[in-house]
Amino acid sequence: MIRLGLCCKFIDQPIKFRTATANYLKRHKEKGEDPYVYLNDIVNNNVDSLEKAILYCHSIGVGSFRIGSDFLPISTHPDFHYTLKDLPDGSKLIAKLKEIALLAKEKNVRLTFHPSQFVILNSPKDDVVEKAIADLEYHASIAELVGADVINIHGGGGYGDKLSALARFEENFKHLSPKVKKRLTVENDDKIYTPNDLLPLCKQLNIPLVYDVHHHRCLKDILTEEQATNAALETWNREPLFHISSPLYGWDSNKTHHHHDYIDINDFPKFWKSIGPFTLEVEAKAKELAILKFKKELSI
DNA sequence: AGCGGTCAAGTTGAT
DNA sequence: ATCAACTTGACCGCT
Repeated sequence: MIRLGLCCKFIDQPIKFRTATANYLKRHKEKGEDPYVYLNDIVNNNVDSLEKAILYCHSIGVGSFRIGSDFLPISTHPDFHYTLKDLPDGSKLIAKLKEIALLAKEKNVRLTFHPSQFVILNSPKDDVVEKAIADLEYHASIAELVGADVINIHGGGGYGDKLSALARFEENFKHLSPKVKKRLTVENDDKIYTPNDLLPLCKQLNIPLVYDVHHHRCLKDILTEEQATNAALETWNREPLFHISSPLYGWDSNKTHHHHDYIDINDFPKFWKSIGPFTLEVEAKAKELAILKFKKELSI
């Protein structure tokens, strides 16, 4: 049994998540307007959209939804940082998110997060790490409310010495709150950290590996796809989570990491059909259209 | 309505 | 040196 996951947004469905820029908020504020009133509108919209997203995913047999990092836009920006309770509708929004957690549970839609590329826990720069921690804590506060069990990040930079960079990841992990720690996962990327690089970190910290088979094909290591899959499965103390995508220009191109609008069924590792229940996030630009086509071709 | 310029942030590698 | 890529183009402001 494979639970398919939709990432962040929709192509055809009228479900929109809004965002804001710090520059606009600044100009807004200079005109004497309250930026938090503006943000309040956006967050109200996003909370409503999350409910619609869960209901829609459930209606098409998609069992997981990744919430975009701009769910509360600008919330960790130095000039405008805020949390839900700082917004005019704060209490209402918190109550609504708790209802959404129950809805997701009832509809069996798993919720996840994937913080942005700027969240780097292993940087040699203290300020970068501090910002990463703040961002992870922001994600965890929403995750706690809506019942999301995954906050997935990459290993970070290599800095010419991956071993000491990973040691820094381990050290900085200690500074995270329990609510981040119990949700944090790491994913192999297409440039620096392979599954084989990350497995020792996962074992050391007791955190799961999100196995991205596309990235593994872009950046290989000594592990076969079967070995990486099995090793990743062992790191999970809950339903495992994997990623799939297809290369935009094909596997012969020199730019294999670009994502295609759809999933080529041949990119799905056949042996994944016979492993236990897991979540498979589909990273395809055509979103729900791609997932519907993929689901049909997989006959699940 | 359509379009061009802009957007907070880190790191890497292609050009 | 510049810039695209990454989980994601969306948004404002002008015509």
